[in-house]
Amino acid sequence: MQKVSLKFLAKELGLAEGTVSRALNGYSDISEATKDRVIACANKHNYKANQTARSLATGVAEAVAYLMPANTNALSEPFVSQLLEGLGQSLAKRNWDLLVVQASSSEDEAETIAKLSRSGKVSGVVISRPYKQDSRIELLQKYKVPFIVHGRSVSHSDYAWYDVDSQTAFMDAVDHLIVLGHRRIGFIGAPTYYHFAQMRLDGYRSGLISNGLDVDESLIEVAELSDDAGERAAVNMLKSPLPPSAILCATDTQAIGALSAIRAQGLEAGKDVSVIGYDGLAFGKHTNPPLTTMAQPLAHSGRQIGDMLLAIIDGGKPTDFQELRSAELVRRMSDGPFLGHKN
Amino acid sequence: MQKVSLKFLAKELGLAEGTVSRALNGYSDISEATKDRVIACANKHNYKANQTARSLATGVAEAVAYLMPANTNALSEPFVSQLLEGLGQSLAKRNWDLLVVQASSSEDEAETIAKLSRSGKVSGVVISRPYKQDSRIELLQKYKVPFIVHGRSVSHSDYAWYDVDSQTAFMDAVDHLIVLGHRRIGFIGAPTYYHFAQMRLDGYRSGLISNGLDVDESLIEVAELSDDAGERAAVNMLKSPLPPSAILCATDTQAIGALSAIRAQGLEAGKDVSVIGYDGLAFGKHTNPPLTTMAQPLAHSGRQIGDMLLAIIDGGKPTDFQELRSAELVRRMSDGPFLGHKN
DNA sequence: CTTGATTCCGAAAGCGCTTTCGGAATAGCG
DNA sequence: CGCTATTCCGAAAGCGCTTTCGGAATCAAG
Repeated sequence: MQKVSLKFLAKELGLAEGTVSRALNGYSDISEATKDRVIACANKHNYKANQTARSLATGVAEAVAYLMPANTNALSEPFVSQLLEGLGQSLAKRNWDLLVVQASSSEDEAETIAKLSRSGKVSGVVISRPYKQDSRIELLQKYKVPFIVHGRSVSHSDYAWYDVDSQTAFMDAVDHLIVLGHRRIGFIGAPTYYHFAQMRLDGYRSGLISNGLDVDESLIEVAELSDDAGERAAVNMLKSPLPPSAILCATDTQAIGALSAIRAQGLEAGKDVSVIGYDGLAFGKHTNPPLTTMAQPLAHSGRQIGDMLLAIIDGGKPTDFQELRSAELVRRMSDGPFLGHKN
Repeated sequence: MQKVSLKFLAKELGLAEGTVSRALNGYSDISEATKDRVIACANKHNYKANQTARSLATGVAEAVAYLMPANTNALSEPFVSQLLEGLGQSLAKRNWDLLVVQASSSEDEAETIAKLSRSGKVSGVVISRPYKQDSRIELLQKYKVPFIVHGRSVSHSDYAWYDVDSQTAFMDAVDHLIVLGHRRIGFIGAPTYYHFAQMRLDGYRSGLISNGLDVDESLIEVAELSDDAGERAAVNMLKSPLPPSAILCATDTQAIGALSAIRAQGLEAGKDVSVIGYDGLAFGKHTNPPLTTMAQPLAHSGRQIGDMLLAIIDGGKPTDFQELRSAELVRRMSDGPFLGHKN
């Protein structure tokens, strides 16, 4: 199996390397006849251009990087893999590649981005779950790397992003619970350095306020993005003197932890305590009880993000690519009407 | 922000490009003094070597590819992301990158591999869930690409692999159920072009036989790797005249589908019908009831696979890297003693 | 001092491809 | 038939880095 390079093809065909290259790349200054001849020969020898050399010569990497969120855990990862899959599909249309990079720490993240931008391995980057104030975004801007963020930071006017309006989603969720008769509604949030966490909390708050209710700070817990943390937070909330009759969770992962906590107290989610999550993860169908959730359009978001990034790499103005989708309530079994106070 | 290349550094330092390069790469024929000088200057200007050029010059890609399994679905993907994470960690030790590639169809898969091997973008490949007879493996061997497979095909003597002994795991699971008093044990398997599916089926069969039981083919269903398919299969099985008192499932994903089916029949999993899955996915803790499963050591398998692949790329003999781990029973609530026939 | 060994660095080739430029061959036109 | 316009291709430079090779400078030893 000898290596079949451009040089090899050129020799085989009696043409110059450059000619073969241009033929393969469809330049118009090559006659159809020789194009056909070249392509036939290339196929015959199963020629694949060396991407590395190609990248070096053209200066375009034909690949983009996805920066894995640092604190993932097994339960929240459907999120990551679905995104990855969509991204891959989008890139595949151009035959581009997807690099998945992880930064161990968050300082490391800066280093990683710096390297990524200089190393020439990728021509674009996507990041997820931005912080309120995200140094990664600043870095990416400084280095002038085309990028798109999945989510938004606080000041999100000058870059490209794709996000779901979770603030409105939480207002809707509150409305829904209030219609069901709930008045004491708890909230299990995420660390507010994540901007999405802040927005969801804000949504929760304005939901209450717009319904004429007060915000009871004792009904607000902050938890990490894991089922266990969600469970602990729910336990705390439930053992308070005046426990909520409904709990909103910033993520499905936390919500299923809350479900456990409720069961552990001998209560029944969906009857004694309503729980609503956010994300719309598929396994919510199988929790006990099945989890009611604000579902974001996860399915094609990866593809959408990929397409947007590509457009930016092609020279599109990043600010032209800001897309806000909305989430919708998927009612399963973990919410229900307020049935009076249990304790 | 001007581009800082080797040439730039060389000019800045009054040295030749080659000298700077060797200094940065720690060659011994450069004096410590100038090494320090060079490194200081590189840091000052935040120099990052262009990986593309480097790869082209050295001939090594400093990246490996993970070939995404074609038919993933949201529920089985924790599997993928955990693997990815481990792989990433392993590669990070060398500062290598991880390429995630997807092939849409399976013919496309061959094409993808061919391209991958010639394109020079990666110096190794990992694939998952091999078929009994896997053309990807043959291709990889033909092209002499270092690779490792996560799983095994039928003839797995001449390449590197990392697998979990699911055959034994299913024998153990059968033993466990028999100890619990079950005699009619059903099996929901996966399509047997997957070799793992065959091995699990074999394990189920020999488990029965070694316990002196007959294999009742009517108690064996084949389903795709999804919760819905698992549910359908379980429904079929349950409505048979002589339904099983316990069901073994080839994957956790199918098992949680089976759980749904059981509930839908008005039966209780763990009492009326025992269910045992395989994989040990984290969300099994949250199903209704929590899923008993044969857990594979998913946590660090990615890292292990990465390390093995790296060793092979370094020139290790692939056949020296074949590792078989074992799964272990994680009892949750979906299994229980045989309580007599319900119908 | 001279010689041979050492240390350290510069020069240059090359990795496999792309792309510009110019020139040979052909065609078009008067 | 001569001239310009076109078509098609070869030659060569270059992408940013690595690495071999040889030579200048330094050093030790005779």
